[in-house]
Amino acid sequence: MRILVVEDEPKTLHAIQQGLEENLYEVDIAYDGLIARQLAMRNNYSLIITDIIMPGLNGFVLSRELRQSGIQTPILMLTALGETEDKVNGFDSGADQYLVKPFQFVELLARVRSLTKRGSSTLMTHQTLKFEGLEMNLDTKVVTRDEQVIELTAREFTLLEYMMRNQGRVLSKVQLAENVWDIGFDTGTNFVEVYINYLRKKIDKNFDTKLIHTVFGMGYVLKKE
Amino acid sequence: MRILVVEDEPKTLHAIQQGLEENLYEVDIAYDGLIARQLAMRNNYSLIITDIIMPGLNGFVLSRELRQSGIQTPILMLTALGETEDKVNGFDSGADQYLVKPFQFVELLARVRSLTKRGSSTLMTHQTLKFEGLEMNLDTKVVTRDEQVIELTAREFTLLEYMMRNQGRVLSKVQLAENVWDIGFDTGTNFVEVYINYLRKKIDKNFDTKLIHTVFGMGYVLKKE
DNA sequence: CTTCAACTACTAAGATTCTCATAGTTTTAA
DNA sequence: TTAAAACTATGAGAATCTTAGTAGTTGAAG
Repeated sequence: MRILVVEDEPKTLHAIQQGLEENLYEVDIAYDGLIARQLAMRNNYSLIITDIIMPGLNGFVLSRELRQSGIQTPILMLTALGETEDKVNGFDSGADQYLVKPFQFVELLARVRSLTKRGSSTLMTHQTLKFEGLEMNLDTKVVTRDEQVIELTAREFTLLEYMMRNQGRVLSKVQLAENVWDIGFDTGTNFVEVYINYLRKKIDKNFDTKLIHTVFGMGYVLKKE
Repeated sequence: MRILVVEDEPKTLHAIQQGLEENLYEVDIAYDGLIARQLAMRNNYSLIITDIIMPGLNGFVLSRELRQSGIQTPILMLTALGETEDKVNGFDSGADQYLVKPFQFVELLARVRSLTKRGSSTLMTHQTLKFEGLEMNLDTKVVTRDEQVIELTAREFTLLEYMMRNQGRVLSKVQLAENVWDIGFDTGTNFVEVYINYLRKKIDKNFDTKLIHTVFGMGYVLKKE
């Protein structure tokens, strides 16, 4: 099982290489996109792991060119948080999966395993949560409402994700504190309210139908009207 | 098994009450220190859980007065992060344990169980890490070097704790990132270095012997000289 | 001994998270 | 119906966390 890793940051590159080798994969490395392309065209890799921002040839272009050359090798693209615009573009380039940095190595391994399994390689597993025009891509961390990209911070994302997974259910503040903040219970401050407020500004403010509703004395719900 | 809970914040109070009752404890409550004192003197509680900042009579005074009246009931004191000075005082007041807010309810339960066990009630289980005049109290989160109190942020505390637990061992940046930040590996930024720098300013700067050492190309160690 | 590359220290700025105080809203009860 | 109590919204600010850039250090190679 041979994997090509493309990454210009030497330490990251070697960390990935070492980790993969410890897990008994054969690893080739490339510091830039041009060399990566040559290698990928010549060899028969089971998987290509590539960064987006690189000298020579960026991950998107690399990905696209390989696909155009008829190379079907699964591609796992590494992206940094905050490169949101880029991410959206990325999906057209033929990458099979995304992984947002920073990540746990086990997470990378899991993706590698799933992508190198025969048959599942063409499965584009973009796990998303959807609700009334609101869409969360859990792989790329991109959130949109009616195609419009919404920038969320990490905490806001986690909060919205929890509400999406429990859409229609009234969630108490204690429940939210426990599941989003990992905080036992009421600290005396109103941080949940504050964050609900943040979310509303980003998700509901510029739209006619509001999705986040207050249930007085009970908590909050994500629902249509 | 009867417990007295003293807390002026109604929601927190009721959360604790409810949680304890669900776990089959009998619970009395008090909104302020004066009432708490009366109750505590009259009844024979297995445990008193009290906040520090309260109207009427604060947790320290309450604790001290009860002890002076010969009441030996174990006391679990709830404190908010950042009340460091107070915490140090607290130990003289006769409280048996501290719990820093915010906390998980299971943690509270664990303390309650341990304090209500006969025999262990007088056990002051102040778990501390020590190394060359440096002392970390894991219950109160108070850090001192040569008796001098050092204020650390949550992240700094976690980092120092990890280094204390691995004193003498060289810890790579990847290792620190994994264990302190829960980040898989190198993100390309130098946050570990920055935090080592923060720690050094607080822990080593004003002292002759330095405890944090750099091992070039390897990482950092906590050791004497 | 010098030079270079790799690594680390330090500073500063920016983003995020959380707290606090105040204003507004809803419910309850007189 | 009105007042009080309980609950929620919101703005502002402080603390913390993170990134980025530059300066400084170390070790290795010539």
